[in-house]
Amino acid sequence: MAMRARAEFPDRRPTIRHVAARAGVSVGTVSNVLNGDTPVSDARRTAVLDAIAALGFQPNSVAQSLRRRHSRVVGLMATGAASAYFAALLESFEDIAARQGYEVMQVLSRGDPELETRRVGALLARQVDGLIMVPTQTPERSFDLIAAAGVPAVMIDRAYPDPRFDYVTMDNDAAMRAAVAALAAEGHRRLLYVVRWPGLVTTRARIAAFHDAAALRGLGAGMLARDPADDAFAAQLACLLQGPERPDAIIASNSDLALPMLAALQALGVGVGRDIGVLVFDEPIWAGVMTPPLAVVRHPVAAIARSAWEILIDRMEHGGDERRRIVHAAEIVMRGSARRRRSDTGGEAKTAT
Amino acid sequence: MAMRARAEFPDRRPTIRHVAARAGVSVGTVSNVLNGDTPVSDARRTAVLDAIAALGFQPNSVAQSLRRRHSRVVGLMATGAASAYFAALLESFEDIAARQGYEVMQVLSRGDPELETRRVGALLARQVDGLIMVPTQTPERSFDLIAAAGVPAVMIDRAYPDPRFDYVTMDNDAAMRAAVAALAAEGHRRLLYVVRWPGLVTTRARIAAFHDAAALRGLGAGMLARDPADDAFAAQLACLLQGPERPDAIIASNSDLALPMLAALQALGVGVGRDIGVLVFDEPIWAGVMTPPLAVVRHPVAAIARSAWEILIDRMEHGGDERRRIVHAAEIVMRGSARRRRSDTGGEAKTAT
DNA sequence: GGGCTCGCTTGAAACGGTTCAACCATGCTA
DNA sequence: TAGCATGGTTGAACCGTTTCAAGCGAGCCC
Repeated sequence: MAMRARAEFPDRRPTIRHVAARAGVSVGTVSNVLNGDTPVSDARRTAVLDAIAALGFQPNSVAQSLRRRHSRVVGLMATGAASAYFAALLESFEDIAARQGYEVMQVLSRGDPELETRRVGALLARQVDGLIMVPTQTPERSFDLIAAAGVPAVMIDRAYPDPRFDYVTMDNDAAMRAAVAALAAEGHRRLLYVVRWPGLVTTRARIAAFHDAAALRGLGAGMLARDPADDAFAAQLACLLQGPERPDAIIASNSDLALPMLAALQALGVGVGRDIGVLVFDEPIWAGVMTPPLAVVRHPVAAIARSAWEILIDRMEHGGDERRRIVHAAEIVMRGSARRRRSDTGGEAKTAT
Repeated sequence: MAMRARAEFPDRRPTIRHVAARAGVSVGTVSNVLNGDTPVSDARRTAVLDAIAALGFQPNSVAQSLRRRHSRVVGLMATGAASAYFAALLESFEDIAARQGYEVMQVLSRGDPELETRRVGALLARQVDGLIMVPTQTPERSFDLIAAAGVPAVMIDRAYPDPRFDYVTMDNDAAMRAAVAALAAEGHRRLLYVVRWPGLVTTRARIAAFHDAAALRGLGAGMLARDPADDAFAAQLACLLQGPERPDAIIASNSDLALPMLAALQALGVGVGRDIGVLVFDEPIWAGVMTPPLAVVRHPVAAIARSAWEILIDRMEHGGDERRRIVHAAEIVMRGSARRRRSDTGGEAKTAT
């Protein structure tokens, strides 16, 4: 049958006109049976349906998009796909979108604002109906583009204060305070916060909360901001760990950072959960299999994806106009890596922030 | 300026006709300066360019696609995004595609053939120029759809013998033989192969190679095929490990399986790299931070992505016609988890298959 | 029987670009 | 001076849909 169609319309897929011709009706009628709004007599309807089946006709969505003036494609702009966090995000979106008849087009900025505006431009040119985006550190030009095109957009994860868009993020301030509290409860007195991108708004909020919470409790608070891929990283970490103000617990700002950091610790012969406590932001899938298991502050990624989609679909389909700002709570999962002594490796304790 | 454009064309982005009017030329001329094929006088060219800048005009790609009869969008059909393997794949593709002016539209089948054909249909309706796909176990209907549409496609990872498409995969047979050899060299005598999806072509190749290689060396070869999310999994694993033919090394068929398996082992109190050797297919990012570090057979994902793209672009742009089949070698990375005795946790040995 | 409504059908005009035949000055050649 | 190639320019047709005004026949009411 497929062969049949190819033979009849060499090198071209059948169009609505072929269907109309074969069914002996006008193109308008075919469109009507396809879209089911205007009534069509049963005789013609079945004739059309038969022709469609015989030809293997499938409507061309790009023509539809052009005429209908919307594409049912949403753009997803992330900074990278490899991290477990973004992969989970993409997966959530693809699922929800597919169920509602949308396609998702994913593009990556790799954290580069210039690349970001280029890729956003491409998405806009493709007439996406909406945009979900994890902004880079300086997203102004991209924001202007989006606003000029008048495309609904919701920003996730990093909330820059821009009144033109919706935001859904996690509560970084509360999460960090809870993290500090949990560590303090465990008996840790001197904390070190290791961060990869100190300039990110999310990170800035965490840094502020970290120092504030530590001060409130009279804990020591140090910080190391450095690319772990950098050679100097391990050296600086070693230096801090052997210095006079030796920290007894480390908070890592995300799971991508955690991996090289743990490697460095291992190379230094510093035992996690024995010589030092470790708590990391995000929940990498491998957190549970480590020995000792890794304590984490669990990023509410599924909830964020769901809220972002809800807001976007509302704006796309009903054109809501007030801007929303949603904040989800993270959850501290205490495990062996953050304990004061090596004692246990087992059970976990949870605390909602 | 953005505001300006919005005001002049309320609720509508500027089109090529607006540009033409403003520059005092015909639409054909605007198109010519945009596409640079036909010569345009300098005076008009700058007039057009000025108008474009003033209006913030950007060509509508869906109109372009309709007229040009190609979209410069490629579809990427995977079975899931969460696994490190697919995330890496997506990231590689997005990078290469963006550089060459393509957009990628990703859809997920979740391993379900029915969902796969629906999603492939959506991609085809959107007039993708090409398709890169990790097929499900029974992809026939999807294959027919793709072939009928006449869209170039390259299948990766799982090579079903279908002459209509190109394939790029890893050499599962050689990889498994090398794995068995490496384990044997380490002194292991009874091997257990734990697999999640025994029906996959890739897995079938591995299973055959596993039994064959073990037999050739006179090693014991057992197999456990079971969903690790299933309760029975841990019980069956325990049973095998305590039985009379107690294996002294396990090969896990992929990293998603490895995680729950390691957890089960831990719960059983069986020490990895001490009581039992473990080697896993794929290289999860966390392989290095485990104690002991995880021995893996490294999946050549970047190489696969690159080859697949090369083939696809060739077919899309030059319409090559002979089908190709590319096989990349995996690499065994020996580490502590697969050692016979707990001895070392450090250095790694590599063996190309 | 005339006028209406009602259900169905049609054909043409968009949508926003690209492409191409035709045209128009020039300047060059014979 | 006619003939002709050449560089620029234009306008209309086209891509494959949807949408909508207009038409049409049948049935109904007065």
